[in-house]
Amino acid sequence: MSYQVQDVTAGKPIKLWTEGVPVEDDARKQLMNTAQMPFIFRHLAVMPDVHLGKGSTIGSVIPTQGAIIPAAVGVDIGCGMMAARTTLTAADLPDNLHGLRSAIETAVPHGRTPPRQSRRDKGAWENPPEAVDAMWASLLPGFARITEKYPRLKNTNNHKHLGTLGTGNHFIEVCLDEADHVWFMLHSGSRGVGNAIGNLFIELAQADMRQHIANLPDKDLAYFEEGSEHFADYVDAVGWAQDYARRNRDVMMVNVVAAARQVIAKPFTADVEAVNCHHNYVQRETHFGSEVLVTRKGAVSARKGELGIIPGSMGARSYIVRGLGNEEAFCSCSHGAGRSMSRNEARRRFTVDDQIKATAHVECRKDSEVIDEIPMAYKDIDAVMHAQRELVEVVHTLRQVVCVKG
DNA sequence: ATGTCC
Repeated sequence: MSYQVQDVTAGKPIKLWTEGVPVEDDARKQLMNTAQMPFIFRHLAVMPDVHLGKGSTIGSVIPTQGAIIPAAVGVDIGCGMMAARTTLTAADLPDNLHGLRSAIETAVPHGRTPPRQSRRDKGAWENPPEAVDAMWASLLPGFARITEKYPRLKNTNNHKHLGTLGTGNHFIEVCLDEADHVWFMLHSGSRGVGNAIGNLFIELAQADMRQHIANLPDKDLAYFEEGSEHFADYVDAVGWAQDYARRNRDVMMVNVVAAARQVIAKPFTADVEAVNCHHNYVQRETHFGSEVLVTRKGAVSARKGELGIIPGSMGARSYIVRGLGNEEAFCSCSHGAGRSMSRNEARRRFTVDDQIKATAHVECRKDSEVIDEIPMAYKDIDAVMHAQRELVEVVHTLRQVVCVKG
């Protein structure tokens, strides 16, 4: 067995797949808070990229019965990864990759695309292409159902954010696998509208519980009880936002491939071994013979044979993995390497020169605004992969050659 | 992460 069990007074046990990886005391304390919630099913499962989050810990799997915690999913509902293997190899790429990066940056609006009309439109389409209109039309019936009851959600970037990257940690990469096959990989979520849905229901949960909220270990553990009106509405809205996030990644991948075709002479296809997985979401699943709501906050589903994506930091390796269906981990794995220091600490400790050296082999931004993404601010990905060897096996090892940061 | 009556 490659996991440790920590017993919690007046709570469910915590099972940690963190062998050889440091777990901060603040993250441990937060896990113990969550483990005390009476509706946790069996135990919490902790992934090796665990670190402190808002309300509950990033890199954890929170199975519940009869209740749901909206702040555990958080505001970037449906955030996740998509990767597609192409029929290209490294030799088909141009010698200078700057043109490929520019083509991708033009094809996909991102955080640094200038605001269109107001700052609120940052990173949005000015005029969404037809494929985005068609995708939005397929999402609209669900959105109309939600906004009929929660009209304030209409006033969000929804249609104009579909197929756009966002900012911060969201990125698009061109990678090479162990056989020099070219892959496209991207990381994004449900953008403005998912954020608004997350925030709305986090507020509603706290308002619904205002009489008892002082009894919770943390106000961000406020929950909806199954059978209540807001529980049903949240399950509906969070599921819709997760669909939006998945389709957001689908649209971007199509546009990344189209951009690449503009600068790569050789014809190619890109749907070989496509993977599209959430790592910030909740859904109903069956575990140990019972129906359970499984919240994965910075964790990926890893049922037996299921493909997933574990990205390393900028300049480190990333992995396409196959689930081993480890039931004790509720069939899950980590969603990345995990930070080893805060963004602020990384900015204090490293310089632009350090970032240039650490990303010498990658065509990417190397300015002061991305120092917090420097590889040294992340845990050792080899240790993280070793700690979860009973959760997933590696199918492909990818190294980045181009990285577009939002 | 997003949006900006913080």
